[in-house]
Amino acid sequence: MAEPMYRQIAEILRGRIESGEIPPGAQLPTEIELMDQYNASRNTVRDAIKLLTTRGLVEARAGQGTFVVEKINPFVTTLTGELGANVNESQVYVAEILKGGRTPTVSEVRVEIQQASEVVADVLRLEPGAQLVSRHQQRFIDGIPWSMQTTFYPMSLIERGATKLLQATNIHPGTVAYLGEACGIKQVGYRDSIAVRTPDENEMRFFKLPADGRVPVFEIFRVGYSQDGERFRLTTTVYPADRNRFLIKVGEVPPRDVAAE
Amino acid sequence: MAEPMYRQIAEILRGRIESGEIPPGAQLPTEIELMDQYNASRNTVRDAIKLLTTRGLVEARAGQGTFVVEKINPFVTTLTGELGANVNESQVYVAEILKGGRTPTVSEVRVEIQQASEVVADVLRLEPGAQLVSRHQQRFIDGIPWSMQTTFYPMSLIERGATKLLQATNIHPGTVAYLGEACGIKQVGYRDSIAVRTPDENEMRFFKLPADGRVPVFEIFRVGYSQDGERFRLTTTVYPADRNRFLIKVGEVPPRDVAAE
DNA sequence: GCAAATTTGTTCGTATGTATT
DNA sequence: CAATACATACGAACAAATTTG
Repeated sequence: MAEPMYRQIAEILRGRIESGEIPPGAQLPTEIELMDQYNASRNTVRDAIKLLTTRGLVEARAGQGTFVVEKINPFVTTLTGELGANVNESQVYVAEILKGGRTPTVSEVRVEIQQASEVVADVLRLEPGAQLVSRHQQRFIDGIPWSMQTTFYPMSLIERGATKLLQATNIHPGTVAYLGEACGIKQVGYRDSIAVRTPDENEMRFFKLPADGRVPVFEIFRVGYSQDGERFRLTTTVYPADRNRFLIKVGEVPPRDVAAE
Repeated sequence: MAEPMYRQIAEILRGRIESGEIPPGAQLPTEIELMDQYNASRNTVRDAIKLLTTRGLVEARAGQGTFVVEKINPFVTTLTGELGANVNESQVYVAEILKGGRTPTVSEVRVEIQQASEVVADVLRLEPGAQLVSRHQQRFIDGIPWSMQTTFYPMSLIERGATKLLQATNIHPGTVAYLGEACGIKQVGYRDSIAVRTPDENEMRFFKLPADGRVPVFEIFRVGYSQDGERFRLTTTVYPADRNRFLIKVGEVPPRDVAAE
């Protein structure tokens, strides 16, 4: 009796799922049936199911039953892309998605003028409270919420001529290219920082994530560097961890063909 | 009454935590106290706390109380490193860690001969069931379990002269460099694939993760390519998501100084 | 080192609400 | 509307872990 009963039941069910006895998409026995099968109270059975839910193995639907979750064919994003001022990051990912036979869409751009928070000011080497332009966009693949992105630009870029940053529309052919034209800033490099955390309320709502916060999100910070070594933008993108994967290519890498690994 | 009571209580507690009223490391009111404060049964209070636990906000310790979790100063790993056969990936990360004033240690190497699973065979372009050498190692920082790594090499590399791959010790100055010497394979590129998933039992034990699986792990697949475009290794590394972060540098990026962002 | 007090963990029973078919 | 299945909520008892005296 080392292990509490609800964990034993969870383990047995996990075995039945992983062995394929209860395949993805199939319904588990109802709580009443499990009470009989394992001679436990309904609360204990529910504790077992909750454990499997937190682990992402099953999903309960009120009025229907509890079902084994089906693996999602993940969206793949390549983080080591082209640098040049001539390429739009948006275009790169759009091309990548279209290649996979999926359809990307994006929301309108929401532009705001903000004071730099401590974190943003620190990353962009500004005074806390410095004026910023933030451009926010939501992105979908096949209608499924895919990512939320916000880019912060120092207000000084506007003064240096990049007035279109204030436009609440997409900037063609790309914001990075536009900055090159408008004020001579060329992106010669960027640094990404990848972490995983639990979603906030906003993100849970947008991505339709379960309220218990069991699905984490990727948070990727991208800092862009100009030819002068200046940090001219900070882009933060959030992706739900249950349907995204990232690729990094270093050196000479043959093109990816199928859905390798 | 749109929101159930246990969520309302959880929301209130979240507010008290995020406002700083209950700072990181501090103890929440006991379950009995919360019963009084919010006029709910103990089970309802416990449901509220469970929600915050799944979200990673608090942590309950039997016999002590429930505490606000303290943020961990994360380990940072750079994924875009040096390629050359002259550099050991292990050395790179060791240097990076030492620079942060931390102490890395590694376990012995466990060497096994295995048949390629379907996934591994697919990635390395081998027949399923082909013979493989797997080299497994566990790594720690300041004594904390940090990552588990397994690298798979096609057995053909042994026949081509890389017999040291069978040695159950670290290969100096590095396995990639050794493959260059022993059979002329130079790594000209690699591809990483990053995903997040729930840990298996092994990983939960090694990383001392909570049994409910609320802390996910990063899983990074790295495929190495030789000068002939051959996929000569597959390295899979698993890191707990609650104490790791990854960096990617593209183009010209100034060196990182402090603990930026 | 032991015993008591405190606090969370597990398990049961029961009742009622809500979502779906 | 009825039946089914999960969701919420209360009460109660005992177990296990930890701290304190």
